[in-house]
Amino acid sequence: MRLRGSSGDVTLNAAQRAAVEHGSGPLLVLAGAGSGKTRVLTARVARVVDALGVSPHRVLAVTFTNKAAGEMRERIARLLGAEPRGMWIGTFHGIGARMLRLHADRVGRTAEYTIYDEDDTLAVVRRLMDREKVSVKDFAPKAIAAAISDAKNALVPPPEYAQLALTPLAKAAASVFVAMEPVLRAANAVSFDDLLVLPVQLLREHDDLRAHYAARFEHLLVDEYQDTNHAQYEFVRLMAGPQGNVAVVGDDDQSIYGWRGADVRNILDFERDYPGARVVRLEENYRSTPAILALANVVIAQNAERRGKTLRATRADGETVTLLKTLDDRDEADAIAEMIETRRMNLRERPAEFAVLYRTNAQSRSLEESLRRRSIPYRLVGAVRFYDRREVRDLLAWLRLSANPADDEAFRRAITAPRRGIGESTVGLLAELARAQGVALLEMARRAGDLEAVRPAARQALADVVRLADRFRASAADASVDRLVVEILKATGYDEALRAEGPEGHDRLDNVRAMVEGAAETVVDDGGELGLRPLDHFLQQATLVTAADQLGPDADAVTLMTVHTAKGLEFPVVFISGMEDGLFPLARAFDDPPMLEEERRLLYVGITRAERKLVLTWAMARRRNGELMPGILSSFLTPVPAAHYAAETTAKLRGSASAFAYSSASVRRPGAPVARPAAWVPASDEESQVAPRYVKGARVRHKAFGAGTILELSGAGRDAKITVEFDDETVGRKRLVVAFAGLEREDD
DNA sequence: GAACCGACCGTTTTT
DNA sequence: CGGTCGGTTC
Repeated sequence: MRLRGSSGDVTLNAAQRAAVEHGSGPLLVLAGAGSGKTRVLTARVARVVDALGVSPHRVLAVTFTNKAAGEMRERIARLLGAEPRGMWIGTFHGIGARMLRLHADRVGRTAEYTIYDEDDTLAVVRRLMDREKVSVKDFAPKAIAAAISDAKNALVPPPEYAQLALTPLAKAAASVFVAMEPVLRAANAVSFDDLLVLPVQLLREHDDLRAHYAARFEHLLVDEYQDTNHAQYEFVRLMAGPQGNVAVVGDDDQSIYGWRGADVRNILDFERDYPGARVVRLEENYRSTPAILALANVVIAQNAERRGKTLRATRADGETVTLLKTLDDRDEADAIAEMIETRRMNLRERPAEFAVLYRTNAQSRSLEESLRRRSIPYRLVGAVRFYDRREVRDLLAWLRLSANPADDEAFRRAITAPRRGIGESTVGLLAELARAQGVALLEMARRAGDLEAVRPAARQALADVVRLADRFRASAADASVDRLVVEILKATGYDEALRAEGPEGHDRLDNVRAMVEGAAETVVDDGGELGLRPLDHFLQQATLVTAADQLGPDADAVTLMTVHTAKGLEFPVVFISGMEDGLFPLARAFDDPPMLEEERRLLYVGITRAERKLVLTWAMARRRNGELMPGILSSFLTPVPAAHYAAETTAKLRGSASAFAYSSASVRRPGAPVARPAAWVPASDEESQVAPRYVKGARVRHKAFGAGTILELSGAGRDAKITVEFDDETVGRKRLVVAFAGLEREDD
């Protein structure tokens, strides 16, 4: 099959063609890694528009990242030979945000509402914990925020959640959750999750909207369907309406966001949810060599919960997969850097052809050091988002306050950028009064002019803030965003404050300049129909960009990132580092089979990123929290037959003392007390199967705290933690790491 | 009110 | 080891 477009001709295999040419009714495309699903998705959209004559206006395509959305838009434009005007292509969050702008009044907001990011939401949670008398000592604010987020993604409203709450944590979260909604509404703000929840609420509660959207969007397409959560699932169902022209593409083997509420059942149960659905499997892989695919298939075959699918290679054979055993994390990083260097020299591979993947962001540090030492250019994706930098957030706070005067979180931040003598006590007083009078902080600051309780100096400072905010708000109406940022820098004295900080402030000023440039490039692309200001677009984009979105084709550099952010990408040469039990898979997945399977899928995602060469590395010891911990090969790899890879060791490891001596003796910090044998909890899967030494209710003795009773156990192996209620009331309850606590059984 | 310092803490992945 | 939080000091 061919579609027009000078450079956009597409050839398809039989299965791909079946998916593209499927007419109306639900369609599920089970697309293995590298099987050309983006090609199918874009070709299908092009065909719907081109051959079936459907207006682009009637097509809705949802992706996981902004980058994927951008690519899809571009490829569709190429296939059609024209920009698909009126088509909605975006992420769930982006499309939700857009719907909310259009119908903000129905959820108690205005079109200029602010999207609170994770930090803003966490700050709200902290404040509400304080108000609701939930101690941050009993529950981590993050845990409360996560519980609320889970509830939202499951579409459980606050009152219902409060009723269902059984555990102490859930009860605490419920009181914060219930108090949170009015706070967000008053600030004309929504949380990240609300971008999914509120559109669903709109569709459920307003017949006219549901009818409108179901009628408008004749065709829906959803990418990465395996990663949808309940709210997203419901959104798709409601938008599709009764005709159900939904085409979803996904791969249950690549479902890696369960921890964020994604529900694999959405893809497993598609045919049940959309009766009469056509299912197409794409199993021909165009990306990787047979050796890489063979390993991927062996690894994923260990999972029980899957639809079952085997990737078939179409590429010719290539290099073998390497499994490299290293001494420690430094040796591992050095070996990777050296291999990159060697391949650059001998095979003329460019830095951009390499990616180094890892399970946790913390692993990037040693890799960066080794690459830098060898002057190999690299780019680190995702660790610190540009928009999370202090100086950028400070300026964003002023921009947000200009766009939405009710944004209390922005107010709290703006008044400190730069510092102007308004402290906690003043803001606390202001917040109390604002709540009593039912107004925003900025409005309360306006009224603070004649407040006796506020010190004259603070009163003056507040007046300054109000004056500045009013001025910026006026400018925001017509000035471009970059000009507004420059005005803010000057008028608030923030640039001067940064200059006064010395060399560090200089770096920050560079970032500020980059932000001004970025703001200058903000275009109101398809926002014309929404009648939004460039400022609102810029702010929304600033909070919705993600790590993967920052990836430009710009620099010729080695890419460093987590396996999660690598999803959807591909590289000629891929390293996956840290293949050890406790790290990949993470220790906390050991005793949780579904979690362990998700970890394995994550490894599968990592392996299938590689086009022609894959190197897996692991270290016999690794620094964790400053302490050297022994490691063993990941139990994901031990069942893999040796024929699937070439096992190698680094020169440094070969030159060192025997592995056993290294891992058992020199691992301890010099000078640290020699732990008793019992304290060294085995790290291996096998060894942790032995009967647990500690059980709930058992009596134990601690050197310093005395005797006590075990209340709770968590984690496994080296990460095992234990909560003990000590008899001595001045000691009370303690949470200890078993490996280091030096506990004894009292009856021993 | 804000800067500074030391103790502690905790460690996954991110739209 | 690195970042955050709480207390102390100016």
